[in-house]
Amino acid sequence: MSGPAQRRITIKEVAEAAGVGVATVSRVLSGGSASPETREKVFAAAARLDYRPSALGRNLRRQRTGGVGLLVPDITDSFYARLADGVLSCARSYGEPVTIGVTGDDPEREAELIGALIEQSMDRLIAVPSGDGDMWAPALRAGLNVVFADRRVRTDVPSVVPDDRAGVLTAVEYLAGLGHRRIAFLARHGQSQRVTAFLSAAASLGLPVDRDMVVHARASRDSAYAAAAGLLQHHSDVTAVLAGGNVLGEAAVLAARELDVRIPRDVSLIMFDDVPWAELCSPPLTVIAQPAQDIGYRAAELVLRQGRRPPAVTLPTRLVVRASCGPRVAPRRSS
Amino acid sequence: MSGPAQRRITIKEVAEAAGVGVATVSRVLSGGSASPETREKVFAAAARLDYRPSALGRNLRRQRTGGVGLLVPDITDSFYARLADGVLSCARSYGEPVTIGVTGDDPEREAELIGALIEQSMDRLIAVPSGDGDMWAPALRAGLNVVFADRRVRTDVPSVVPDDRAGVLTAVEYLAGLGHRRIAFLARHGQSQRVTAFLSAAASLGLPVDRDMVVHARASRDSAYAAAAGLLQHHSDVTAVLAGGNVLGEAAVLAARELDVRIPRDVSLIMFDDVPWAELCSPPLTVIAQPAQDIGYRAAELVLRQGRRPPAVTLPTRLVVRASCGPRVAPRRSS
DNA sequence: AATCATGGTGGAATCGTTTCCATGAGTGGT
DNA sequence: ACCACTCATGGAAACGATTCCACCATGATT
Repeated sequence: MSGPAQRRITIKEVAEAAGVGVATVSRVLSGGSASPETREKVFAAAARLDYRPSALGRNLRRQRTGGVGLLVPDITDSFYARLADGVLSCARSYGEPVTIGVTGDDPEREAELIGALIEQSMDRLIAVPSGDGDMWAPALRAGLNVVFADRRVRTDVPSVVPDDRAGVLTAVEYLAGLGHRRIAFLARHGQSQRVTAFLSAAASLGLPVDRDMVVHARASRDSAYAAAAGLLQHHSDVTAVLAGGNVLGEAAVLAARELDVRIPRDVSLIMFDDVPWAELCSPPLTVIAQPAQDIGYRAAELVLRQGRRPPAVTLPTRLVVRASCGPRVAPRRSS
Repeated sequence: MSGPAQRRITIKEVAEAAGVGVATVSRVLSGGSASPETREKVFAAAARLDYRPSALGRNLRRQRTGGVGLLVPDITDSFYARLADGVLSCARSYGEPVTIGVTGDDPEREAELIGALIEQSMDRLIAVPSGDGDMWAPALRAGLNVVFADRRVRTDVPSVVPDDRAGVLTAVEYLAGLGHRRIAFLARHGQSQRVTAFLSAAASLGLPVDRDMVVHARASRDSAYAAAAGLLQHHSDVTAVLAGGNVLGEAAVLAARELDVRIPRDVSLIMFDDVPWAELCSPPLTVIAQPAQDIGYRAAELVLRQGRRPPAVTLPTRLVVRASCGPRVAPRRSS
């Protein structure tokens, strides 16, 4: 089983072994000035004892915890997993550990997790915010260094987000170019950015803008499926749908199969977020690819780099056309 | 921008505000005994000042960091993401933060991350181990409380793993039942458990066991694709393949498409790990489902619960038949 | 030769908490 | 009336690092 759990060795013992004072050891090990010979003695002693400075002691003294917190709605969602991978990758190059929490898109849980984080004296946080911007006031006041990723809910907090407006516009233009006029947007709650982009894109292309062409779902798979099925059933006039995320897209193809709506013959589908299975799907899905990993990486850079912080960075999306969109045919018959 | 970053209030100030000593505050807040009236005063003061005890101070004194570390090969892989979700979910119910690191299946990076973790005074760790068991000796000696997940590389460390043996056996039996005799196993390096299970299953069913019926790949998508393509190209006699994980499975269907090998007409495919896209795939994939989330949850339970720790728990897998397996036909012609 | 500047060095304070121990008050038994 | 015992309480010591500051030796300057 576990060994005798030897006590961890402290700076004091290193000092003793090297025949110097603790202050000197600390100075040498953090790159301060010292005579070459003491430096040598200290390094030798530290190496011989396999000394690892305790982050606890350091942080307590320094009044700040290294490391960054990361809050995502659902680590199981490929998009957030890739985003997390990006921040992990950046944080690793800074040698900073990252503590992760999943909010389930629930503002209450989010607040809870923020509390836990500041209890750990974490002073840097990357978050995909769930609620509206107001609930962040206390955290900000507590001195937390926040960067938003994927969603921008406050203008006074740096954020890195995909270019929703351009992405939506590209998608809608593409569909309109194929002759579609009744295009629906399957959105997750909170995607107001994309919804307004969708409405204005439709308007600018002379398409009929109709408030109930946008259908909302909560973040869960079940809710997404219900919304997709509802859309496909009750709006037999729509000939194309734009899904606001990969779980919405998945729900849409599942619902379409169940309802015997063929893609792309009966309706065309574009999904936000390129995931590995989009190509494996039948039919392969045309998508708006988002740089999820970059978003995470850049957000981590923003929060880890001390310097000036640009208020917002927007990363481009890209249309990847596969086989889920076709020319508009006659509207489906009402079911 | 960020506020004046008000200094965090300490136990000392609470003590002063409540008119008691710090020891009393600490005792009351951690549920120790105290007279009802002092208790009341302390709670009132703490609430009024919005006091949050510093985890740093506590942990330094207690000589142990709350929270658990989690090491996975790749958070982007659905299986590990679900596993992580399981530990996150369990840790949340204990109120413990979890610090995550991705090893990329590289023992060197793994060792690095372990070092960083013990520098943080983390004493509890859940790991999907990358290398062999030997490299864990130092960590164990350092008093680290380790639980392995998904892979068992040492018998002296508690671990929770899927039932590889039964899963492989079920798959091979199912394929054999369809008439297949030349069955290949597409494995990731390190899946020795499954490889031996595969060989013994083949033997017990009277199938020809042939060492080069198992093909190895590294963890990357590219390596997986190369291995899958190589298998499909050079072994025209195999009529069924078992993929050891979801990225191997994905690679197999991609390679099959590229090489114009039809599934299941030309070769049958079973994939380890049920992922959402398995159903969306064309054809829908027959899989061996693994309880990824449960694995994570149970591992977290093991590491968080103080009590006795069973040396190993094995979780059942389940065959989910969809449409990627068919009866054996004449072997494909050599390409 | 006396003084000043310089630069290496170590003692001690500090960070915020828990916990040991001493103290004092109150109670019940003899 | 005294002792023994319980119980609430607060002062102070730890935990392991960083960092201020005082100290000393050495070399340079007047």
